[in-house]
Amino acid sequence: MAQSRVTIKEVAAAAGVSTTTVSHVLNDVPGKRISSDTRARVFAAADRLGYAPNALARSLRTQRSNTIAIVGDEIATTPFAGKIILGAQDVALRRDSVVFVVNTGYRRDVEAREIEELLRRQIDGVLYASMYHREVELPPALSGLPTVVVNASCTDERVPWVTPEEVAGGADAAAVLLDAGHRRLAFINDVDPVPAAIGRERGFLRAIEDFGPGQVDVTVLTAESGPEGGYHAGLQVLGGEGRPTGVFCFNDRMAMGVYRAAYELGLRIPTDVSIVGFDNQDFIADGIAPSLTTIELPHYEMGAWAADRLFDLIAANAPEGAAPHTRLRGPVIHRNSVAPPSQASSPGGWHQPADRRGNA
Amino acid sequence: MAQSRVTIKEVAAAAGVSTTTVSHVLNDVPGKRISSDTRARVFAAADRLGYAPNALARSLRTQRSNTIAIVGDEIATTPFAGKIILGAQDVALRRDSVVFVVNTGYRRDVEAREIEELLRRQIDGVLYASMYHREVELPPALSGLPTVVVNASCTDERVPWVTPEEVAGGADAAAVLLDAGHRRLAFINDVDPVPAAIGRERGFLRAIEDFGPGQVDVTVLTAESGPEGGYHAGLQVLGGEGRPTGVFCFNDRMAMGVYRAAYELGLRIPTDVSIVGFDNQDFIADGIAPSLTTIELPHYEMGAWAADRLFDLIAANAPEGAAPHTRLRGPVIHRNSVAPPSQASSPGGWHQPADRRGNA
DNA sequence: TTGTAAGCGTTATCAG
DNA sequence: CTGATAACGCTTACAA
Repeated sequence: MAQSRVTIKEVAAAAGVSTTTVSHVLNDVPGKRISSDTRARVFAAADRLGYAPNALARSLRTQRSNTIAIVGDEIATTPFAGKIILGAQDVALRRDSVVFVVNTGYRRDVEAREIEELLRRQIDGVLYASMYHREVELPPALSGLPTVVVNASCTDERVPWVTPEEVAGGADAAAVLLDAGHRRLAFINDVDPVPAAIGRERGFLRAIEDFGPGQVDVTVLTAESGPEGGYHAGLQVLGGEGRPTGVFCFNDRMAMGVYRAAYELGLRIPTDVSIVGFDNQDFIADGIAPSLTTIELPHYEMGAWAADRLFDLIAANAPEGAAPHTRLRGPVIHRNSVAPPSQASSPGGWHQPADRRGNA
Repeated sequence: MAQSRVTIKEVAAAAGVSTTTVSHVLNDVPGKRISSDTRARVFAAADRLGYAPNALARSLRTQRSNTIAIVGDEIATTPFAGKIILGAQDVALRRDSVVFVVNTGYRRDVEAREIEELLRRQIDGVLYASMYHREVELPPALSGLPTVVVNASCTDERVPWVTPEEVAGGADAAAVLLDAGHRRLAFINDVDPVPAAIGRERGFLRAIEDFGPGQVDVTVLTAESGPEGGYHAGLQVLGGEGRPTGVFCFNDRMAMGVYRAAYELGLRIPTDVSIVGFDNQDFIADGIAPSLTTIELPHYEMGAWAADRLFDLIAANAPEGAAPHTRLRGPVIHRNSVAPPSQASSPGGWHQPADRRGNA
């Protein structure tokens, strides 16, 4: 009941000045010279009454709501989305702003309805987020409103966007394996030719090439991007002769499947085969055994970067120059799935495949 | 730039009536009789101009913002939180409301700052969410504001809350195993005596008791609530004589560890041992092999229930009667980790433990 | 150095 | 049936 009760009028009365003066001192309006005496009285009164300006009234007057929204296709349903929100929220708070969150579930009608509601509330801008790295098209309702795209690029070249630096990520994965001494590598990529798949493969192969021509054996194969896909690809790539000693997986979930394949083939990780994942997905990368070395996706950073850029946009009412597009690099998370290739990693040294045990 | 541009004034002018009339017809104010002619003219004008009322102005006048907030300790960083948000958002949209999301990260200062910002914006109410089932104390700043606690109970008996129905969940888990024919069971519980641990154990044991005294062998042991804890407990409980044929795990992550233990002991799931998890955690329950039979937590439903209750509270300015507290039951998700106990599940039928293979 | 008054875009009261 | 007018709580020319 007792919400933002006390108003500027009451403060003014208590301090024995006009509301104008209260506004001036509380907002520290430049160019206004106010006696330190009244200034003190105002502060005292405001303090004593526990005054907090009504943001709606202020926004109505100033045409700035100090409110942004993050709208995404699955912004509330994926494990990564939370970190984008967090990054955005942290910078928003620094600007005394607060953030609406809208999950559209890929339904354009819901999206339209929600954006409508947001616009009525005079939000200052929007962070348009995608669950996975792709190219998005902004809904028409957003045109004219400061907008930054997160974890995706945008068909409209004028709007700023930020994505992970996939190529560098792929290169980092290669480096981890190469540094550990591996020379027979495989990359189990996503069958879908999404930007992440394309970028990671390019980076991975380029790093190998840069390492020295003919130095490294590399196989690239593709599969569905889940544990099941990883499992089958793992069976395939690890089951044959001249199997790789280091495997880079498109994501941690596929790596999970490769783990299973390795176990069933009687191969130990990392002794017999080293694995590198991608995403650093909670509960997976740190939950499977051995814990997975992987490349983290910079979700928090993307959220923060995008929010910063958004506030810039909001402040400078005019879009100045070309929209900045950025790719952020995630760190390598070193865990226990990578080791130097073992001496005995020739076929003769293999363990008995697990699925043969019963028949032995 | 072209935001919520057109105002009620312009509509009035276009329709040749006063703003009052426009407001009356657009809001369908009861008790006002307006000729269907002007009514039509107003609608037409509003339509043609694409008029959408400014929510801030309206809120300022009506003292209702049609805006709620969901503030939680880790509302943005856990895989479940998203579903709470989703449930809340869906019912909010039905009330033309939109939701702020605030993640406090357990920091009371951040919480206070954010709530301050929210109150200034005249939010109508708050969903106070916890990441895990516990008892929370509301921050003082929230007193007086309609509030519903989600996924936790509350020290203040006057505030409504909703939690999962842990006891029923435990009983459901027992039923799954019992129905499949298992008579030697184990429950690997969380060492922390949190409400979830207490409730699930009670339900599990009660169901077993109800099944018939002396009918079922049951062991309860505890461990850290992650994969590592599950692994060690799994080794312990599955490694000895008279091992259980059905294991219920406090959560899916622990079940993950038990899977690993089973594999290392040469036990197949579900042939040699059946496993039931809890949480139905994305990417785990459906990602491990075999996929895990588990009890789902009703996060979406809790979010939706809480939001519904919140809007009730907001509408009925006075708290009527005792605050309703509810426990919601999650469904059993049947997958592939449960089967009838095999005939040959005596020690003699075991496979060679995997960790002995190397020495064989 | 401070105050008056207009205005942000609505809705509510009351009169015509 | 319809329309002035005040008010919601604040900021900001402009005056004093």
